Amino acid sequence: MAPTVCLSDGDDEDGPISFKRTASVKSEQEDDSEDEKPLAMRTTRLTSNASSTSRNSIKRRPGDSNTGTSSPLKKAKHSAIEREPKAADAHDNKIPLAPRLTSVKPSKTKPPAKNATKNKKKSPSSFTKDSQKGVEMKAKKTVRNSRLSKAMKVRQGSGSGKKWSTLEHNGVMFPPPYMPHGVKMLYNGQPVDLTPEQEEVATMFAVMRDTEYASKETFINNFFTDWRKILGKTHIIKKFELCDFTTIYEWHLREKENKKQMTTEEKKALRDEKGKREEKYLWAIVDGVKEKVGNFRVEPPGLFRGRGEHPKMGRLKRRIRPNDITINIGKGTPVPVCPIPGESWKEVKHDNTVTWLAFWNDPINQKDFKYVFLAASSSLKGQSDKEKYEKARKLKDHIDNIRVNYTKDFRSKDQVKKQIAVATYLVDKLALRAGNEKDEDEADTVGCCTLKVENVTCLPPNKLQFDFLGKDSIRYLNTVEVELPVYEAVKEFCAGKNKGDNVFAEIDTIKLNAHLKELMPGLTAKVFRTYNASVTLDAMLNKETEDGTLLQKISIYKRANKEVAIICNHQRAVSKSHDSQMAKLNEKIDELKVQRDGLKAELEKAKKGKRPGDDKDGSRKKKLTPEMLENKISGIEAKIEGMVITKNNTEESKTVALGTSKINYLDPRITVAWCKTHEIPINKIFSKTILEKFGWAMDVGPGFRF
DNA sequence: CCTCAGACTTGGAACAATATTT
DNA sequence: AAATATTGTTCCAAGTCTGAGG
Repeated sequence: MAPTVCLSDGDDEDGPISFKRTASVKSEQEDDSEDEKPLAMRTTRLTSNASSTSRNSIKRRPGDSNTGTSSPLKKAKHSAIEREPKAADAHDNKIPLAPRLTSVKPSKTKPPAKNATKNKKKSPSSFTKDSQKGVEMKAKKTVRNSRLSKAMKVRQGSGSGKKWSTLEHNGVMFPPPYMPHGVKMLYNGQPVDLTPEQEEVATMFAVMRDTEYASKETFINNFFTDWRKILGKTHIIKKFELCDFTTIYEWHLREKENKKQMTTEEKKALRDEKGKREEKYLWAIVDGVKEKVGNFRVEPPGLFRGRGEHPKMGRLKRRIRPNDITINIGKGTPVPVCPIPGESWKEVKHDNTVTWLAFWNDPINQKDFKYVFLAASSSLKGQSDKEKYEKARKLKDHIDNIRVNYTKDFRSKDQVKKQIAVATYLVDKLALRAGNEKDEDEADTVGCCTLKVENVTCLPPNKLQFDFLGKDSIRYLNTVEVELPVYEAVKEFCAGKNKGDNVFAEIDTIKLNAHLKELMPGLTAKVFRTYNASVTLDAMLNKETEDGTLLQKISIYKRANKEVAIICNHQRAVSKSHDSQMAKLNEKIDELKVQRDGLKAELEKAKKGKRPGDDKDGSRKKKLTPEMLENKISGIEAKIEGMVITKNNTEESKTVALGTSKINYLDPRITVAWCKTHEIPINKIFSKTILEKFGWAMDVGPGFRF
């Protein structure tokens, strides 16, 4: 192995690195057997202790309330030493063996083609009842074979992109009108009168008092500017500094408290009522099949909560009215009635080349749209999800070639080629996002193609340190050893430029993707993320799962999941209870240690002669033989060890978010197959909703490999 | 090409529901 | 039973990528 990419130092097991990839990125050759492994790895990121500097700092949104953890960029995770699985807590669930996976009915992979198919089988769970409910009667040709049919359609789109033939739904639901509370805020110490509209906006702000937004200058300015438009030029309120929203804030707290105090029945009544109101909006009928609608609730007005340093944070997101909304519905099907009397939809379309049911323009950014789509459990979404994974799997067949290809171009004379090669390498190896250009009026974040000179530091002899804010202003901090030509190339790209200049000045995502498409049809940068994630999960699960208890197996899954999350840089804010949680663990550990030491002392005594029988203390407590004591001690020691492991895991995972990869990057079939093979009830891994979303993957055989 | 409207996926936090502890 | 901790769900912001039209 020669120049390997990863430098993980030795170790194999808990080494800092996730994957020691031996395979090729480097020079081509290599045994192929290895190539399935993702290149991704984080060197320093996971490296030892020093790491406190390393990957941490989560950039929190200003919004998060919790007073606690105030420090936004607090320390965060440290190294990530992978520790053994160790089942931490113990709730032993009884182990229902037998994977009931199989039971799930056939996934409906219906081709989008024309006409409905007749399967009504719904995803895994429950609502069979609803779905059956007669919706649909049209029998049509059922084209199976989704994989193929899909591919073709996408590729050449004979019928172009027809997404459905018939579409029925009831439109969208509007939030209730504003109910004025009449609580007067103070201006310059005096109560002020506000119209309901003015009060509404004041309340939006007042209520955010304990979020970080409330103290951000941009937020305040934007809010105040928009609010003053509503107050009018002549209103007494002129200066933000003289505003005191406390009264309204306190009213809000009281409301919250009241709500909490409601009895269970009251709450239930409320829920039922809500359910009743929403009922009709919950479902759409697509090609005769009843499907859940994703987000039929129109977003209520509020103050925009942009993430990171968003220039528009605090702006008023005005109320959306029917007249803002465009409805998409099957031709000939009844148009949803506009729920607000006297008003009407902006437009009604019958476009079956798209999947949205409705949309409106984002009031903050006129050019953006807010769509109402079907839920993730719908077959339309399921199908494209499946296609996404199939495409990622296809990448397996091309990856060797792609790597050879870009490796060759590392030294290309053609600057564009060279930059594309290096960018592709980063996308492949680090699973970076493509990095589209962004507008001035958005938070300043970057991805691969938009990396700035200041985001990359060359550390001789051949390491690169990345430090930038990516999507959602989440910080990406990672130091990686790269192939020498890459290192040299990056150095050259940065030479003589300013901090804020693009590293890849010659390329953008369009060019990058255009190039990728030449290497494999349909290939784009994001496919590498999916590929990387799924390949990693598949490899880890298959390599590491051995016989063990259910808990142990689940722990292995979590570990693999976590590995993927780290590769994708999926982070979360540390929970406000984290510290106390740690403290509690430490306490318990100390307690055990005390116990252990006590026993040790006793053991000494016991060994020193005294036989179990004799001793002055006539106490009833029976003496233990040395062996018994030793047993006890080792028992406690094992316990301690277990707790230390949990503690370390907790600490190491406090900034890692597992959900995102589970939902978006890991081919569910890997999980399903693994569960079947190892007799793990799938619901130990997938929650109900996610199970519904992955209905299409449930009947895969235990032999499935990504 | 390039722009830019458009459509759809991905993302973390807020919030709600449950489970566990006190 | 109340208080907490944990897990699951919803919300809506922020990405990616495509395609039409110049």
